[in-house]
Amino acid sequence: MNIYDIAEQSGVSIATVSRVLNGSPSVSPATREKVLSVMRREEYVPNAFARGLGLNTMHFIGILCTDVSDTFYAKAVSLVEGLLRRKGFDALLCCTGNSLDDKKKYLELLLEKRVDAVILIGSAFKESVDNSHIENAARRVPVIIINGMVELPNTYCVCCDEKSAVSDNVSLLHQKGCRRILYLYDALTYSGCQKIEGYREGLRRCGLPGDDALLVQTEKSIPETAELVSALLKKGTAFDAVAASEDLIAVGALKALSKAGLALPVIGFNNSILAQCCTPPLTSVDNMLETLCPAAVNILTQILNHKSVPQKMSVSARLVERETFQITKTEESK
Amino acid sequence: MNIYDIAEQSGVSIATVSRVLNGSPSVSPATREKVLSVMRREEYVPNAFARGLGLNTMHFIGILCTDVSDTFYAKAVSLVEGLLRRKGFDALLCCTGNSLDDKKKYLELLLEKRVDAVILIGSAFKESVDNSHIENAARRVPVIIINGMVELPNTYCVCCDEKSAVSDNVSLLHQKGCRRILYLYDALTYSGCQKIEGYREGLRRCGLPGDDALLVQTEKSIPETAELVSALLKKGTAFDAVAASEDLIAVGALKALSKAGLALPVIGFNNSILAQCCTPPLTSVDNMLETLCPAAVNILTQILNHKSVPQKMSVSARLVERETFQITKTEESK
DNA sequence: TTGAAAGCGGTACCAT
DNA sequence: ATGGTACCGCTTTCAA
Repeated sequence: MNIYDIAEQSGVSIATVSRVLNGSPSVSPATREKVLSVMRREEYVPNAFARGLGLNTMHFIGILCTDVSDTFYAKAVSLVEGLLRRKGFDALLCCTGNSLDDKKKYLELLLEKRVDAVILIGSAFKESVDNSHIENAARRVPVIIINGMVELPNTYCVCCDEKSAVSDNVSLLHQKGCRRILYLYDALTYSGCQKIEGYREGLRRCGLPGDDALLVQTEKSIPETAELVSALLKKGTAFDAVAASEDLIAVGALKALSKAGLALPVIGFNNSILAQCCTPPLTSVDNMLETLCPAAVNILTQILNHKSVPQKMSVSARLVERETFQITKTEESK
Repeated sequence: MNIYDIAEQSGVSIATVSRVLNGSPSVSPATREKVLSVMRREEYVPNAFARGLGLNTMHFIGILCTDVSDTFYAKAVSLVEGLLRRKGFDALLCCTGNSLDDKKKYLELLLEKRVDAVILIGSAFKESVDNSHIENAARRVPVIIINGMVELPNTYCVCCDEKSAVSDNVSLLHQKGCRRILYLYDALTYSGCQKIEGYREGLRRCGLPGDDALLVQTEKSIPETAELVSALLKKGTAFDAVAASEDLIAVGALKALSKAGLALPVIGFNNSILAQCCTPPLTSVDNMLETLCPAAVNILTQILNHKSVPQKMSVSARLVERETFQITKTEESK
């Protein structure tokens, strides 16, 4: 069933059917109703591919992230997809994993589907070594990056100021009397690096010495991080607070601490469901996805409507305090 | 840049260009190379819409779930998307929320995009009252349901046998000496009902009486479930074990129990990251997404290749025992 | 208000 | 091995 069939059965031309389809005002009510009734009777559904070919768009937006099974990305994808749909777009989801080759390949695959724009979620897409794939993509469609930073034409970044967030956390811990703050991180993405910079800045602001033994890389896994922290404790590495680049990592640390009978302040990142789930509930930095995602989608629609928008946008994070912050330190009270 | 331009610059016809594009063997190596070099030089990308129009497919698969920010759905979507991509399909993601109207609307939206098939994740799509939307969809494309059951033509279900899983859990708890097993559930989806049936069956098998006070509905939220369980305890409702339809709910119960100084066996469902995250780690039923998702994608490709496949498939669950199962019951030891 | 016809950019059949 | 051409189904311009 196509537009020709409808035209024939309605006794009008395909042009008129097309007009009815697109709600053109220049169709007489009688004609419109006649055509619509045939469409209903035949359960006609217009062919989206033909439409796409003619209009050069199917209103698809490509969403790339490394892994939707990660709670942070899942939440972002969820928000973005919902917002896009309300604006009449469909989301083509693509999870790349961490290999740069795959990221390039999948980004290209998405572009071949002629998406109207691409949204990259998570700074894992900023490769310090090679951003050619992003640059290349941005030559064809607008690229919006949520929580990542790339300075390229036709590329738009909405970020949470995670550097300041971590720096502020360090200050807060310092005010609480902490002097040796362990910082645990996993990947050196843009976001990961910003957080580390924030950690260093925070130490500097407080006049605390930087100690490389307190800046430790770990795996994004609860048991592995727990083991790592246990090993640190065993080795005698002294620290009186923990900050982490991820809730998952913070939870790992928490497990090791409680196993060792220690109750130190711990701060996570992302304010995910994990922070509510663990015991004691984890103080965590909310990186404002509820703000970033709508902002990203707005920017996207603005650009597609040829309106100019700022290329960079940054919002401050918000610390959500829970029990792990208010702990009286066991070590001190000993 | 289109096929005509490439043809002209290569000094061949569009038919030949198309053949090169599709790797047809009936092109001389010399011609092929000539055309390919022009394509490379011009950075030619074929128009996917035109292809879609001609072939009547863009190799899109629609994925519907109620909410990707839920860890269970997120994992399923992640698995399915990856598997689809490896088979050359793109995933159109659509999160519907719980309203039946939205489910209908969004399913229709997806079908209008002419997806090759639809994968429904989670039994929330089986509406006891009205499955007309699914029936309707299945008239147009194959519908694959992961962890849901609908008996309709052109509809394929891959399920985990959650009923038996819960029934077995009850038996196990009974063997451990538990006699009053609290069952907490949230939604009465297909899956939700199966689990409740399993609970009842389990009680029957063990010769335990069914007590409506022990079959309690709650919200899918940690604090709300914790509050509910605390209220039950306060009210004096006696129970010596907890089973839940969801890890999240089990965690809520766990919080209430430990707040009350009780250490009862608790069993969750989905074996999500939450089960590792909470304290003590939660024993949980793994509903085998790693098996179900590949099975679903295989069925899908089989059908699209006109091979016949069974309409129903069921796999047994697997209990992942963690500390919450081995707890010596405080109440008894009192 | 309506219709005719020219795209949009491919695929595939039929000749040669 | 290659080319000519009809066709996929819709949008849009131009005329009437």
